[in-house]
Amino acid sequence: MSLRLYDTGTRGIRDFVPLQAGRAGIYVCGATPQAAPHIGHMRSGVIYDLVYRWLLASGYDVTFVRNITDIDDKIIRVSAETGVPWFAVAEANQRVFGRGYDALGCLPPTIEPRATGHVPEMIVLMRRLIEAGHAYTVEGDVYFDVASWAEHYGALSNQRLDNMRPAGDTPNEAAKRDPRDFALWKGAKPGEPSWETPWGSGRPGWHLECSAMSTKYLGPTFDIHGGGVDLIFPHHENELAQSAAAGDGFARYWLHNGLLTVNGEKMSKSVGNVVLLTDLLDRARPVEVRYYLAAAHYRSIIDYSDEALREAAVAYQRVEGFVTRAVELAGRVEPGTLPAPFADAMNDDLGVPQALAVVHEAVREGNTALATGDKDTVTRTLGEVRAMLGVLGLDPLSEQWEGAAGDLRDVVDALVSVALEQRQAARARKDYAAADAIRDGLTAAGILIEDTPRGPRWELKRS
RNA sequence: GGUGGAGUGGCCGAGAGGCGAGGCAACGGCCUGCAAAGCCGUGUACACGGGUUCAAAUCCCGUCUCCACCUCCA
Repeated sequence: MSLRLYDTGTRGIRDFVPLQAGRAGIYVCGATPQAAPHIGHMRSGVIYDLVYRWLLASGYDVTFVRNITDIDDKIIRVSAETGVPWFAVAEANQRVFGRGYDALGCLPPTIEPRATGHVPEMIVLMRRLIEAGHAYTVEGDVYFDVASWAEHYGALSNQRLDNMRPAGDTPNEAAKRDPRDFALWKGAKPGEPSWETPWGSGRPGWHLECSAMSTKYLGPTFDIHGGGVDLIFPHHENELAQSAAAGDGFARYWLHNGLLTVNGEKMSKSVGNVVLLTDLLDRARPVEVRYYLAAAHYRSIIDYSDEALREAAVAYQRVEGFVTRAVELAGRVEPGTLPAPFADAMNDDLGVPQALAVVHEAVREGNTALATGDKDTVTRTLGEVRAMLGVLGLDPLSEQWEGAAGDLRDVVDALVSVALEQRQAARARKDYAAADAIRDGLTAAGILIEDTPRGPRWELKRS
């Protein structure tokens, strides 16, 4: 089976056939860095990282573009409220986003373009639209003329122009030809950042940058465009309108991830239920947070709770525990081949839940082999599990996650070994009170002891 | 009003006509000096009411509830 994806544009599952054989281009709407990232942003980051990794694992030469919209109304507002320059607000928050993506093991995109670095490309696109009769200038603003594109406008979000409300994206509403026209470019206001254009100075509207940047790096027609479902309208609809009206083919597949809710409601500042990435990292290790965010299907809504996060962490620890114990028996087995059911699950519109079921089944087989000392089976299952976890960015032995215990591991091991020798001696003379006292002492220090057929072993206590 | 999605066992969370995804929790067992870890076993779950079918969580009709989007959004 080869990859099939749910395409919002056609509202159905389609075989993924890239524009060029062996290559895939994907553009994802990333952050508008006006504040620190919340878990919804990070879910999106992890989901498109999974898409990226699966395309890579499938042998594609992938160009992965994740943009940064580093100028918008909110950034300007934060700047005005705090007195911090707009570019410093964007830069500081962008760094926090970047650290968040890194912490969760997201591979760096091929390129992470910024809106403000692509004003020339935006000017070219606006000129094309004006010349084609799909955009007009008025009072220093540039608007997209939806009436000139009425046949197509609404195609992505499956809505009719008649049902749409006014855009309301400018103080100059009255100047528009149609209240549903949206701003490509906003004329300069006093005290706001601006860039020069043939139509006067100003700044980008919200949607123009994504059309300009996606086609710059991926071409006028490209494979996949992704983002949250909340972006379907107006953002993606408007991107599509701009680019298609200018004559570009634009995205061939539209992917949209489900949102993350808290107590059944979308996070928002007005409801006051925003959960930040830092809140999660207080409660679980980064790799566990990644498991949590990756485990549900990308199109389903997940409702955040501390309990759900904890369950995910324990589930991951089960897998991780197998890998650790398997290495102790079989050595550091390199990732092997992916089991076919795993690949089938991933190919079926990124069926991560089913793929994780395959992981857990392999872990169970491996654990059974571990109990009987069946080294061949342990070796095989460890290779399979590492390969599967690698695709998901969850391999405990990968560079990203290994060494999380830190440089002190050898020191702790030496110290614990001394205590364990004492305990083994006590057990040998059946002085269980002494043996248990040693174990209790280690437990209190955060060291868990397990007696195995091959002798005692220890682990750091989790959560 | 328009558009889209959802309701699955104590919990999380897949599936989309027949064979009980997977995980967490619980209970019983095996193993263990006792534990831990692991393994084995234990559940008559599909919002409600009808219908189609040999067979429905899955298809059809109707109803209820919830969520998202309809120009701030990931």
